[in-house]
Amino acid sequence: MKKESSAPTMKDVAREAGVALGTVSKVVNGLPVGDSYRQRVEDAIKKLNYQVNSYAQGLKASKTYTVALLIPNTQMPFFASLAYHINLALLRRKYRMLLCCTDSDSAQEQEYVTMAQQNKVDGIIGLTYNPNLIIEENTPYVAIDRSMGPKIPCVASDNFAGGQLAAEKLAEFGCRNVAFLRIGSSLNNEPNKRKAGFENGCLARGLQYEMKILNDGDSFDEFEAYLKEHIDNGNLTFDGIFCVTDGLAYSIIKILRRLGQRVPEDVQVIGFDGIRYFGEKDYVCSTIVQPVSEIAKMCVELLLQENMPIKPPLVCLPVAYAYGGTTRETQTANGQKG
Amino acid sequence: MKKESSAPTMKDVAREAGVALGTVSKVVNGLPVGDSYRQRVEDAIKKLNYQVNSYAQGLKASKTYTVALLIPNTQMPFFASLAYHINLALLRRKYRMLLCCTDSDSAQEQEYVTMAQQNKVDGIIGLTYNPNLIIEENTPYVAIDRSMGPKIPCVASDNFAGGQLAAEKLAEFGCRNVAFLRIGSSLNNEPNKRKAGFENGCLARGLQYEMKILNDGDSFDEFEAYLKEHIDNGNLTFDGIFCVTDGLAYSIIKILRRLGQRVPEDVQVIGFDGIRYFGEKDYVCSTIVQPVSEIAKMCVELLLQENMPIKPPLVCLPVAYAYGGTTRETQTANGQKG
DNA sequence: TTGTATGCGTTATCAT
DNA sequence: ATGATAACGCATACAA
Repeated sequence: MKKESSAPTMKDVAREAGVALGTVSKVVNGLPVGDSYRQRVEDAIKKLNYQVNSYAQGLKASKTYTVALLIPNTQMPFFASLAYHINLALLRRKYRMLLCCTDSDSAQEQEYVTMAQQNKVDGIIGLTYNPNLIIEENTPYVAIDRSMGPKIPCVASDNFAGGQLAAEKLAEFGCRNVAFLRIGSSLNNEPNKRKAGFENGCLARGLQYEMKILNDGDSFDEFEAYLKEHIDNGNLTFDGIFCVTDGLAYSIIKILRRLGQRVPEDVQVIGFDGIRYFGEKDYVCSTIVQPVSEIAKMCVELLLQENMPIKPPLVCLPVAYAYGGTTRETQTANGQKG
Repeated sequence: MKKESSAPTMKDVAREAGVALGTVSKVVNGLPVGDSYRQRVEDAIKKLNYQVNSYAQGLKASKTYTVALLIPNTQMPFFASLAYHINLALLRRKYRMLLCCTDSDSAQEQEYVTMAQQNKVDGIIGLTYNPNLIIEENTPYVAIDRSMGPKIPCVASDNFAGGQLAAEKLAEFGCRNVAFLRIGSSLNNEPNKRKAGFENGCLARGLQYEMKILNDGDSFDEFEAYLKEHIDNGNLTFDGIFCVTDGLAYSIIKILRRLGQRVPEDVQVIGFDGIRYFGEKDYVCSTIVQPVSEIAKMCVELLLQENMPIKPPLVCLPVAYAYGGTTRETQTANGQKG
């Protein structure tokens, strides 16, 4: 009677099966072993309900089959969806996922990265905001939505194309005079390309456009004031608005309705992300959908792929437009208001 | 030149500081060490950027400072919020969190539990649906929303009180004739007490009530049919509806509006959970709010508390009502329709 | 007070 | 092909 509560070890299995320790290890790892031995070991394993201790494995191999995911939180739908799909993709590869919510805090982000660098996880997938995040050369790392340097792959949606697509759709649905609204990190990240893409699309389609860009701390009141300024005799001078995220679109639509504007009759709104209510019901608004599942798979692929000496610095995945009730699909003339 | 890429170990620190291995260990663990030695060790640690390998630690101590969270997914807002707050509570205790999304699949659930039982994690917090989930005696486990036996603590909202509260609020806001709508797991779990609480509340306040309960696979069309049956001359016979979750309430409200019923003018709706749009904006509907943060803290507390030989089998935490636009706070007469 | 030696569960390198 | 043994990084009981 030694350690009652603890799980059985290889030694226990070896004793039970009457074989040597090494033989058990071989069976467990699928190495060639005599059939009769293999049978006895497998029986013993089943009998004791043995399972390898992956931390002891990790100690030997400096491999833990664990990946850390750094995201701000799981409350916001886009991050929540990312967490879910990355978890799934890792599971398929037999990897576990350590969830690290950083609250977008630079210190937290660095702390988690440092933790991971000490052989505690096999790699990191990070959606971070710390502009000075220090990642050692030898730490497998894949970034989402922000490039962390030439040696670290970054995976993102094709944000530029998404911006273009938004402009095209608004044009296609009859808009003539549109606006781009943005709030959030002024960091140089991939989602910022939505603006450039939108501009590009507007120019290509001959759409008049304006931009209103707020900083992270700013109040939404500024958007309200901005929109008010653009109401003339009860009529909004815009007939289309592209919001940088569905979250912003949601707030903007509320403001518009408060200002007496009908969506989509008076003004059409397109968001970005592809957020659905409760993660599964309808889209919050007409939107440019990010391919979250594909992003997740690509991150995992790039992170765990061995023998890939040169990894792509930036991978952009295709987005798609989806109708969510805030656009006018039927292609009438341009929007008459009032 | 030995292993270039690997992280520094205690041995490296010892060599760098010119002390013995054990001394480094003591410094790291805050055990008494001579001041000059301590200084040298700390300098070396800083210089090498050393950090203990917690898996080697775990191998020694059979302790990994890791807890597994089993939930169906992170996409649905309630689960997402739970994951976030549990992660936070664990972090405060210096624990890491392994996220295990089970997709409500019994096999997955059992697999994760089995994994955890082999000294891979120090404990499990699980929101599961497998009625036959096997949890070994010695595995620290805390359940959410479903009792797993007398020896395993279960943490939940006070669902019964929440049901009562919903009835009281509807009565207070002038309802006379209400309905309870439910869909989902017919498992004997805590949220099922919402129904009993609601009934109890209706009886106490003299409210007429009806129940419509669907099974997990059923189509929402059945709710629509049910509601249609209860429309007489364009008037819904109910003036209040309590939905078992905010998710259901969201769908029901859509159906009601499609049927020409105004919410909350014609019929008031109360949901359950306290879901907000994008995790931070307004409530989806008037609702009974679950104290997610308190649930998370309680789970972690119960799981990690040492020297607590007898743990409470069921902990119910207080809920609160919140206005979300689908009730009529101003206490007019009972709802006139038409 | 500090250093040394052993073992945690596993894998890999040896002899056998 | 199989069995014994060392080593992974750390904590600790024990010797100095």
